[in-house]
Parts: sequence; C-alpha cells; structure tokens
Amino acid sequence: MGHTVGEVARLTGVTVRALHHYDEIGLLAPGGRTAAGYRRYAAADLDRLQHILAYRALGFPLDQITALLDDPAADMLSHLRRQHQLLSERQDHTRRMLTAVERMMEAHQMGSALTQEERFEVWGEFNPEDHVEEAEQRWGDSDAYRQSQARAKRYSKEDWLTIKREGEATTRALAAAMAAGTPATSPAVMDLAEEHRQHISRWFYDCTHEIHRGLGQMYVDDPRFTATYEGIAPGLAVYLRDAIEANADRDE
Amino acid sequence: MGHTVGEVARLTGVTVRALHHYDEIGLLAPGGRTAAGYRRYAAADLDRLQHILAYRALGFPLDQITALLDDPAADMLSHLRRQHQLLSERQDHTRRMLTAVERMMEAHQMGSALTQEERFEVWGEFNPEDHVEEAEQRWGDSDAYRQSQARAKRYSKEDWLTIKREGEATTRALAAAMAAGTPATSPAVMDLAEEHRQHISRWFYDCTHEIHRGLGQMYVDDPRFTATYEGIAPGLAVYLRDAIEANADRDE
DNA sequence: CCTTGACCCTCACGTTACGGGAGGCCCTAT
DNA sequence: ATAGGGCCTCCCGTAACGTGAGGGTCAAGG
Repeated sequence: MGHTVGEVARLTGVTVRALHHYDEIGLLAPGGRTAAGYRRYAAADLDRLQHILAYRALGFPLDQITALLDDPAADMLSHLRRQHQLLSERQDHTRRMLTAVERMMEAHQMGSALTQEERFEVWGEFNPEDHVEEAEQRWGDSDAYRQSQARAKRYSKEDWLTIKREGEATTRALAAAMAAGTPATSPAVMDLAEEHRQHISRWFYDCTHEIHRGLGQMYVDDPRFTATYEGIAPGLAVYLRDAIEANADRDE
Repeated sequence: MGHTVGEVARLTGVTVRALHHYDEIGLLAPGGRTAAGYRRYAAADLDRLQHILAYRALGFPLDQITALLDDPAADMLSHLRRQHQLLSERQDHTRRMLTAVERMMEAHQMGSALTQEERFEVWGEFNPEDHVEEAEQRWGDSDAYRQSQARAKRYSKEDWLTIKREGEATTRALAAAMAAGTPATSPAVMDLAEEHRQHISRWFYDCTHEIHRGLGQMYVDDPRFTATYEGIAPGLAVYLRDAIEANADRDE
C-alpha cells in the first residue's frame, strides 16, 4: 500500500528530485517511510499533490502553495473553485495577448505602428498575487459569464436555425454589394459589417470591434472559415474582412 | 532621443534590474549610452523588447529568446506568427485544465473519485522546450502551411464549391448516424471523423490527429462553429467532437 | 553657485525551484 | 552471489532576477 517516489513520478510527471524537494521544504511530506527509509506516498498525498500541481501550473511560488494547502479553513472544493477562477482569468489574459499579436500583425501588414501603451499593456504580467486578491471581487463577473455560456447551451434547434438564417442574410447582402462593385469601405458595407458584429453580440458574447477585427482576419487566414465565404463568392472573405476593418476604424 | 532605463521600465512593466540583466547577458543591449554612461534605448530596442516579453510570457528561457531573436532568418512577422501559434496552444492547454477542474468538482459532488491518469494527465507541463523542438518541425510545416495558403488562394469558385460539397457530404452522413442512434465511438462514425480529417488534409494542410482534436473541441466551444453544426442537428457539434476524439484515440 | 532629491551606474551577494551527479544501501531475479 | 534497477542523503550548479551598498549625474530651487 502506498506508492514509491518513482511511481508517483511516473504517474504525475513530476521528477523524483522535485518530490524530494517538496519533502525537504515541507510542502509534501509522504505519509510514511518503509523500514529502509523509502518514501511511501498514500492516497491523501496524491490528493495534495494534485492541488500542488494545479497551483504550480498557475505560477504560485511553493511557499504560498504550502500556506494555501495548510489553511484549515479551505477544503477541496474551495481550492477547486479558486483554481477554476484563476484558470478562467488566464484564459482571458491569453486571449488578450492573442488579439494583441493579431493587431501587431495587422499593423505590420499595413505598415503602421501602434502606440507604446498599446504595444506593451498586455505583456505586463501574470501576477498570481493580484489574482488572489482580486478573486473575491470577480466572482460576480464570472457568474455572468457562466450564465451566458449556459444560455448558449439552451438554444433550441429553432434558435440555431434563426441564428444561422440571420447570419446568412447578412452574408448574402455582403455578396450582393461586392458583386455590385461597392467598395468594402463604403458606409453601406460598413453597416453590413456592423450588422454582422451585432449579430454575434446579440447571440453569443459581447463582440467588441477589437474582437471583430480578429474574426475578420481569421476569415481570411483560416481555411475552414475561408471555405465558407469563398464558396459563396470568390473574394468574399477578404471583402468581409476589409469591411470589418473599415467599420472598426470608423468607430475608432 | 531614446529612453532611459526608468522610462522603459515604466512603459513596459519590466523592472530596471531586469533591463540591466538583459543587457548583461546580451539579450537586450541598449542602442547607446550617454557620456555619463546612462543607457539609452532606441525605438528598435523597444521592438526587440516587445518580442522578448512575448516569448518570456510564453515561458521561454532567456538564452533561447536570444537565439530566436538573433536568428537573421526570422523577421517580425515570423515571430508574431510563432507567438500566435504558441498562445493558441496555451489556450488549448488552459481549457483542458479547466475542464479537468470541472470534472473534479463534479466528481467531488457525486462523492466519486477519478482514476489517477485522469487526475494528473493535464498538469503534466507547459514545456516551452517541447515547443521549441517542435517549432523546427512545424516550421517545415509552416513552409508547407504558407504554400497551402498560397495554393488556397488559387482555388477557383468551382474548387471551393467542390470543397464545400465534400465537407457537407461528410457532415450529412454524420447527422444521419447520430439520428440513427449510432454511438460516436462506433467504428463507422470514427471513419466519418477520419474522412473529415482527410478532407482538411487534402485541401488545406496536414491535419494531424492532434490538430484534429483541437478542431473538434473548437466546434463545441466556439459559438461561430457551433452555430454551423447545431443548425444542422442539435447535438451534432458534440457528436462530431466525440467522434474525432475516438478516431484519434484509435490511432493512438 | 550650491544643495537636494530623483535617477543612474557598477559590483556583489541572496533567493527560488529545482537539475545533475557522487557515493552508497536495498531488493528482486537469474 | 552478483547484477540491475531503484532508493537514499549530501552537495554543488543554474536561471532570472531581488535587494542593497557605495557612489556619480542632473534639473530645480534657495
């Protein structure tokens, strides 16, 4: 009964040396030792290790993890909740970094540069401490987010068809405008791009112009999307992207 | 002209000490010095710093960042593309961690426990080195990717329609299988998933099972895709994802 | 002209989270 | 009984800075 260091290492992907280290600093002391002095890890130790790995993956220093896990007021569930919270924030942060990169790519292609603040604001840190302090406050937001996710799950087949029909109407209008030779930067076409954006905001999530730009670029870069638009009319993907850009620029 | 260390520090959120350190190890040497020996950072230095921060945020060790940025074969755009790629992967990973936490919470509420593998597989690392090693491989791919992009641009309207029709045939077959109550993990449905994968590989890019899994998850998570599949049949997005997973598992 | 406070410089040692041996016991299998 | 893993405890090394110590620099104000 109980696992050796090597077994735990293989099971969890942590090195033996790391487990020794955790033992040394009192973060994870194995339940017992054999007569020969071999470490024996019990089930409870694995539970603890799991939470250690989660917090570690989130960037917490080991001494803080020790403090968190040794807090008698916190149980399994509260740790899981906190981890969930922090992971969600990390998602957000990564997404912001992604859109920042996308904007850089656009700026690069258009030969323009961004302002210094724009260029650096996102790279300013994953401070886990900040998160810990802000965590309580943000529970509200995250609740709202989950609700919106839950709502999406409850859309009926009719809802989905409505959503799709609405989207297709806009797309057809766009294709018509393009066929008529209307430039993508004309007000009427920008309005169609705006309609497209509103459509997403209404049904799914708050689609800022920022996000919208990202989508537009993706329609051009990602063949799975491109196929959808190019199948309707050649050049439509690029046309839509340009319209989205123009519309976002108009809004500033 | 040019900024002092303090200014750069405030602008970017990096500490002065860190900038000194980057100078010491040759990662970021300021463009010049004043007569008094003060560091002066020029615009080009800020460009470089931006990429440094991006790679650092992704967990790269500084010496590797040095190597990456000093590679004369890599320009702005290639760095941005790589960063985008890595950030996307990080998104995937975070999402997997999130669902793992969610599963833990469910298991906790139902009083059941998960198997060891289930509990630990996701926490097994963000190894940036893996990425670095894969990078070369993928760059080969990425060359292929760019080629495929270029090729995609030359598809005619008929090509696009063919592509779309092919894709829709698979989708319809899937919907039929689901309607018939065939489990997503049955061989026949896995074959359809495989067909789906081949379709992407044939027309766009080499779609590994790994990438395919990513797509499958996206069909469920990203409302823009979900709308497409749910509009055809409710539950189809999840069904497709499960089939993809099963097919990838089968392949090992 | 001189001081004062904010900013800059260069050592240089401290810290975190391990990696990587060295030297040596333990245990199972042939 | 001997060979092969696996385990143990030191112990030194490394990466990416933090944190002073000791000392010039510069613009504003008395």
